Formats: sequence, structure tokens, C-alpha cells
Amino acid sequence: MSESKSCIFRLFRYRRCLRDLKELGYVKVFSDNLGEASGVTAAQVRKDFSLFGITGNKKGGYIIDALIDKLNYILGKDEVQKVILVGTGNLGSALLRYKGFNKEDIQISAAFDADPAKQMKSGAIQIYPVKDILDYVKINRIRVAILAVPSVVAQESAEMLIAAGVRGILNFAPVTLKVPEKVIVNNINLAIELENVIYHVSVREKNHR
Amino acid sequence: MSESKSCIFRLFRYRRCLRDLKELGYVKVFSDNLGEASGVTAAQVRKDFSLFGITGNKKGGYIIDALIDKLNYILGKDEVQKVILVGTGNLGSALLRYKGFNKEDIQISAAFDADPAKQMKSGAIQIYPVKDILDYVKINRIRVAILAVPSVVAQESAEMLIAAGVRGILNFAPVTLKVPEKVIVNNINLAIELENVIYHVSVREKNHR
DNA sequence: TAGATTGTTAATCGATTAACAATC
DNA sequence: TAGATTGTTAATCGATTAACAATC
Repeated sequence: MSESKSCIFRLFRYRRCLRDLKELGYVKVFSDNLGEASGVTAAQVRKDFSLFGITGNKKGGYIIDALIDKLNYILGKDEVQKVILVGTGNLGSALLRYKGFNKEDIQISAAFDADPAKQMKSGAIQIYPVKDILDYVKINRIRVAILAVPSVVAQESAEMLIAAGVRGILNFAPVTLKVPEKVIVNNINLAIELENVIYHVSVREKNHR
Repeated sequence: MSESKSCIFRLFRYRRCLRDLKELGYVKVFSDNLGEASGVTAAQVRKDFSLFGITGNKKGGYIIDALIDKLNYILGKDEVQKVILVGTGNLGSALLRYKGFNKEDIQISAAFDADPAKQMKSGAIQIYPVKDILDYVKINRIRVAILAVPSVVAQESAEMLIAAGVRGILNFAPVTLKVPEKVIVNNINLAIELENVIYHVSVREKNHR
């Protein structure tokens, strides 16, 4: 139980940090090293590991390679994950070219846009008309989509994706999507994220310190 | 007390929903309407409001206009907020053109990049060399920056910003920035956000339902 | 061994939810 | 009035932290 959402999120962060540490030549890591590297407490690291039955060596910390393997097993990292992108406007086209996904073995296998001018104008990834979503998702058994369309069409786009078989959506449109319980939505609202930073900075400024 | 981070975050979401509702012609709203619109429970809405002394009418819900005004007062929305962007690569240049910020009265007043080829090649917003950050931030009293540089230079860029006077950073580089306590960092790791969705979908798929 | 680190339990902390009296 | 909704308190829930015995 208690594989809490934020715990999983941290496991991903640990894995990323471990890879970086490995690249730097480290072989072992202690819970406090890893905690510092990923911005959490040492206790938190050990607790998270404990929840998933990940063990280290009572005195010698954790072997980085073994740890990464275990995280790969838990988080799943056998094959490349295919996702699709809907909406190739401003943000969408940047995501299409974003290298951070490939690095994590995520591949955007196709993109979709309502604007005929954008279709075909592909770089490496083909851009199809929106009406092709249904077939594409079914044929390729796509389960996850990135939604980067204008707010006004976000809900209908989501419904189209879900009808086709998509079960997880990373949503950049600043609206609350209404979806069935079986579908997972992760919202990223860039404006709100930035507003939050601004808010906290100005609050601190007011309390002058 | 207890102006928790997530509570503030929700207040921003409420405001956004309220504006949408207003645009649709609504004048009043009940806690359960607003809850549904923003994806939280009605109790949560009332609790959040109560923490900030926002009151409605015992029977008649909340007047949307008055509510927006109160949120504006709490969250601060008098003048346009100026921020800068560092790194105009793939993601950075998309953020530069992202319209969602302007809509929330946030303005990217300048951008910076290490690549001379990108400098001057401005659209509406001027792109300066990185070495100009210090002066620009000081002269224009910038407090918040968006960091969209490659991971390897993220830490040093952050330090440069902080030295210049920046107190809040929205960080897109997939690294844990080491910053003094006085600085607020909000991390957005696109790959991890997407991996999370993929993970939760595949877990559910395994438990077939 | 002495010192250091894990793994886990218990304590704390905070956030969400439920419930309901107040009241319009 | 009867019904509905707020505002707030108390209960629940979950997540983080602290502490420490186990042990290498």
C-alpha cells in the first residue's frame, strides 16, 4: 500500500540523480548523498526505498548500479514508451523537439494538429490531421498522450483520445478536464506555476527578508 | 498560519476558473460548482476561503466579481509582473512566444542566451547575451526568472541570477538546483511528469481495470 | 572494536474530508 | 417556513521526520 503519488514521483527523481552520479564515476551512494542530490531528507530516501522493499547494505550504503536496476524494475523501463502529441502550436512543437523525453526512453511516435498547414510539415515526426487520432491510437495501441491544444478544444480533444483508448494524459491546457475515473490526467499549467513563484517571492519581499 | 503551498496553488486555480465562469455569464457560484470546475471538493473550497477570511453568503454562495477581487488582493494582481527568461533553445523559445503568460499579466521583459547567433534574432522580445544578466536584473529590479538552459549550465546560471538579485526561479532543467534559503525554486521536469503518467497507466493496466 | 549507516517503528506534522450548527 | 448553503470544528487520513536498534 501507500505507494503514494509523491513517493513515485521521488523515485523517478532518485533514478535521474543516480544516473547522473553514475556518470560522474560514483559506484556507491549513501542515503544522505542521494537525499542531498535530489533535494529530500536522508530519512525520506530510506523510507521510500523501504516501502518498495529496496535494501542497501547496513553499513555501506547502496550500489548505484543495483539501485538503478531495482528502480527500473519498479518504474518500468524495459522498452521505449510511445506516446502521441496533440496540438503542434507554440508549446506543442517545442515538445516535439524536446530532447529530454528521448533521454528517458520516451518517444513521441506521432503528432496531430487541426491546421492542415502544419500537417506534413513534419521534422522527424509525422504530423497528422486530428481526425486520424482514433485509428492511429487503436492501431498502435497508444495509451498516453500529451495534450497541448488551445483551451477551447482541450475537453473535446481529451474525449476523442479517451474514446480511442488513451488512458493517461499530460495536459498543458489551462482547464480542468472532465474524464472518467479510469483515465489519469497530469496537469501542467505553466502560467500558474510561474504565478506561484512570483507570489511567494513577493510575500517574502513584503515581510522584508 | 497554514497558508500552505498547495492551498495557494489552488487559489490560483480558483481564480482562473472564476474568470472562465464569469466569461460564460455567471454571476454567482456555489462552493460545489467551483469545486467541480477546479477539480477539488466543495469542502476544500470553503476551507481554503476560510483560511484567508474570504466569506460568501450563507445561502447564496459567492458573487464571482467580488470573489475575483478578493483573490486578486490576496494573490496580488495590480500591475504586470516582469520576469526574464534565460535560455532560448527549444523550450525557451516556445516559452518566449507562449501566450498563456500575457493572459495572466505576466510579461517576459527580456531573454538571454549564450549563443551569439540567437541574440538579436528577437521577435518582439529582445534576446541579450548571458553576460548582460547582471546589469539587466539590477537595473530593472527583476525578481523572478525562468530557467530553460541545458542541465550542465543550470547551476551556474542560477547562481548568476541570484547574485544579480533574482529571488524566484521557475526551473525547467532536470537538475536539483542548490540555492540559498532566501530563493524560491519551482521545478518543472517535463520528462518526469510524463513518466509519471506512463507509470500510473501501466500499473493500472497490469491490475487490468 | 568503534563508528557509521541502514531499515523500521513511532511521533509529529499537515492537509483533506466529514459533519453540522448557523443562517439566509 | 423548509431547504440549501456557508463557515468552522473535529475526525480522519496520509506523508514526513525523528529516533534508534540492528549490524556491518
